[in-house]
Amino acid sequence: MTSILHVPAANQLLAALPSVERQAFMADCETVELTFGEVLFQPAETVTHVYFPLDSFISLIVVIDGENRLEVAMAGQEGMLGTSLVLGIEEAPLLALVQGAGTALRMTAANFQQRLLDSPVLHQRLKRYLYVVMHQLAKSSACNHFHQIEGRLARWLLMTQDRAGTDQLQLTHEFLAMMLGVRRSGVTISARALQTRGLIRYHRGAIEVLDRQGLIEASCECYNEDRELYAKVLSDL
Amino acid sequence: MTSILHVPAANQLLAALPSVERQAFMADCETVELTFGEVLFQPAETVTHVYFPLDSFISLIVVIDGENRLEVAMAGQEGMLGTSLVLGIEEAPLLALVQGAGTALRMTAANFQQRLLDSPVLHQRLKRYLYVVMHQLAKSSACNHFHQIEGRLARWLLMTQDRAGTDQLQLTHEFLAMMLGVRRSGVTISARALQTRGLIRYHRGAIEVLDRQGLIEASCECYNEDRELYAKVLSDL
DNA sequence: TCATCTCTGTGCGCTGACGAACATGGGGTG
DNA sequence: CACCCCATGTTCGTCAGCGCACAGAGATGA
Repeated sequence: MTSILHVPAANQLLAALPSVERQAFMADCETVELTFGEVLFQPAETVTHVYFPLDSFISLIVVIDGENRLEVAMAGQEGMLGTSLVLGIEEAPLLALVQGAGTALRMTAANFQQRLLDSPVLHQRLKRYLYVVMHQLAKSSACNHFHQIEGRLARWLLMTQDRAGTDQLQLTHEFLAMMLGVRRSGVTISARALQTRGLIRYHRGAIEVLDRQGLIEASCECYNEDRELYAKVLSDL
Repeated sequence: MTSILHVPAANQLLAALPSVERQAFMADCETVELTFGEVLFQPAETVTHVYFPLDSFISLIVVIDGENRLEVAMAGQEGMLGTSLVLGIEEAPLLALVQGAGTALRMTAANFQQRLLDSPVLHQRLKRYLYVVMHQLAKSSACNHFHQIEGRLARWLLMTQDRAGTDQLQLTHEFLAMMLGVRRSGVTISARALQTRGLIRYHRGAIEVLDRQGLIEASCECYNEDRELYAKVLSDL
């Protein structure tokens, strides 16, 4: 399917580094295959590796009251996993669940800490990324509180599409319900509404985005704001 | 009211520093009086100063859809304002509103950046604080989503009491409604319930905590979890 | 003392989402 | 081919919280 000269998707946090530093960094990484449903971090567990997704992506999930779950962030080729190590903390705060199978670059925590010391450019860039994540966390707190399911579902599908890099998403309503922290049948109702309007089409665990622009209009404004923030803080440098 | 030998409340982030560093740091600070309702940062505005509250405290608020508001964090003598500068970002992500009048130490952004370079101990401690805030942001996202008003109100009162250092809080239901992102009359109902159970007493803009332990039991578990996290990450060092 | 303003109490109908349950039907397995 | 599982469709009653509106009561100021 891919061309013979296929260049593996690059991680955006690393792509912008000066060539020398990037190659030094990547020399310390190994490439790993992540499978759907794999748990990379458990809350309060020690972080042994950081991950830079290439074509995989990972959900960061809060577990509350022992049963309720809510996705609060997502990391794909635009981000990384293990941000707490940027702050020098070796503990994972959240559940990290592989939501899109694929490859990622991985480095040990110790090597990563050393790389941060060696490369101010990298360090600076990752601090900016951390700022973006923090800001998004705060805003999505309000989004989850005030916005209703349909808009949040549309936003979530768009975010996933961006990271999966395809219109075809492998997702059940059940899974979406867990991500959004709502009932399964609540997702069904909203998904049907989006399908009726011709924005998506779905069938037994597969969702296809038909009208991306329409979906953006159906989503809450948070989607655009998130992208603008990322672009503003991480475009240059 | 205070004794002649009154020692001003110390800021916990600074209190644990080695004496030499602390004094050097504080020499660069000025003491400022913060008044209720004062806005220290507007979202997207440049951060000119960082603040270390002594007996004042500040709410960090997300404004969404131009009208809805939701408090996502609070900073008192246990924390600081202007955390984005710890990451080297000179932009404030959130609305910072003085919620408890009092004093704070203040330092210019430029001096602060220099101090971080000069004092690894300070830097390390502030990164730990940042980790706590991030973790709390993520969890309160779920709290705001799943927990109901009464538990959240109780939690909020406790957090405020901790930072105000008194049982007497100056708060209207209207204000509480804004913090929690709910209707004013929703707060009235929950507040009455807490009062009926003898946990608090209130009257026209003044709330008194009568039974702190009972209030903790009425609050969602998030209150205890927040405190434990702070203690775990910032107690030592 | 009176007028006014602010804070709180309370009522109404409404809606979004809940929890639980059952129906349907496509797909994969044996 | 038969079977079963699993994803989705749908319903029912319930509930928390909404938006709005108004009433009463304490505070404030003229």
